[in-house]
Amino acid sequence: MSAEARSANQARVSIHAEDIPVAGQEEISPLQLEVIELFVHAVKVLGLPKSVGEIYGLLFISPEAMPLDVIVARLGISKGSASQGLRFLRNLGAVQPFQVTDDRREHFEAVTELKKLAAGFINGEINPHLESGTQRLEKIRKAAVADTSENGAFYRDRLARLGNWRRRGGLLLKIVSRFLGRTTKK
Amino acid sequence: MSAEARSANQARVSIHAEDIPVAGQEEISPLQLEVIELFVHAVKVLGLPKSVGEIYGLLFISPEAMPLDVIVARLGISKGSASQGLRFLRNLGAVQPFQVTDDRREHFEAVTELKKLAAGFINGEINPHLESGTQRLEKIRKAAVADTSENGAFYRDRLARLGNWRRRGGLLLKIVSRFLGRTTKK
DNA sequence: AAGTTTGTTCAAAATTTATTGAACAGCCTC
DNA sequence: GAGGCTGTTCAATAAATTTTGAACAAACTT
Repeated sequence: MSAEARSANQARVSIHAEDIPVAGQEEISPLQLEVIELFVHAVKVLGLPKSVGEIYGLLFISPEAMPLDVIVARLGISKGSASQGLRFLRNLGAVQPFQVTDDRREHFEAVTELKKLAAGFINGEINPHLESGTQRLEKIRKAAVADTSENGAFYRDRLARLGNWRRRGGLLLKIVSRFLGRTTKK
Repeated sequence: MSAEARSANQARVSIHAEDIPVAGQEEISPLQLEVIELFVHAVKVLGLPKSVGEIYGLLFISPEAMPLDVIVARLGISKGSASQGLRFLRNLGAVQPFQVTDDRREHFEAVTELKKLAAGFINGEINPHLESGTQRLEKIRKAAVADTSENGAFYRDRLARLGNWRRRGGLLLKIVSRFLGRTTKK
């Protein structure tokens, strides 16, 4: 994969010998690559795009923070992907942006506390769905109380069960947060 | 959506007036439709195809069990989708097949105990990924102990953190199972 | 054993989702 | 204020996933 990786998508600044890696523009090591692939698999399981896994993985396994254009160069992905991926990760709190003196570019580092990652994912990805689901369910329930067909009682029973699931799901998220929040005991 | 739904995909048995609903082939009610849509959303969040949500939703909100061809007719999906979706749900334990006397067709009913559903999902969808991830991680770790570059120590630190995540993830799954297994207390 | 019913498989088509890259906006510098 | 960075947006394209439906297999019926 990633055949001709370093295709900067700005107009090039007139340099010959264009395929010799620019000094200071390190390549990712084989070990880093494996870790990145590990993250790509993981985010796929969570239903997120590959690029998000690549970006987070790169930052996770890189000793120095880096700005968008370096991420683009190292991973060989487009500026668009990198920008969107970073926005997503920032919104989730999985990545910390900050300024470096004498550099206008925003630099990023991976947030590596499991608690923070889980909290961000729960708030950003799970809770919104849970809440919209809760609303939908409430609407259906209202319709069901008026249902006098022979199935009405059955429907109400099933909807009650669904409500029960939702309640337990909510409780579970709290338990998960609490568990992940504590600093390894037992 | 679902414009001309009931297109049986076997050779038709020569009946005229072909668009009048066959007696005994009930349509899904508006309430049922809403519940099915709720499930479609839910399974999307879990990263599963729409058809799986439709099938499980239909069975969940139907008072009687039903065989594959009825599912196909009611939902207006293809036999192929229904077959694959049912296999998936059966493998997860989300659906119970059984025989009805005087009917050669296998009938299905929804399994509605949250504990069973969660256990099936954890075993079928989460654990395999966790395990393959664990193996990958172990391999990378072995490579890292041999790494004498200036980054070696950093890599080992990060890999240790990953190992910690994985351990806590495993514990968490057990906690989840235990929590969902008990019959509503507190 | 010829035909029917039930259900599976899998290549092709349709749909959904992610990625690219050109256009552009804002900000800084000279 | 012209020009260079830095980063965002979004329509077009590419890639991945899901669905379809025809072919088939197995099991039953007559």
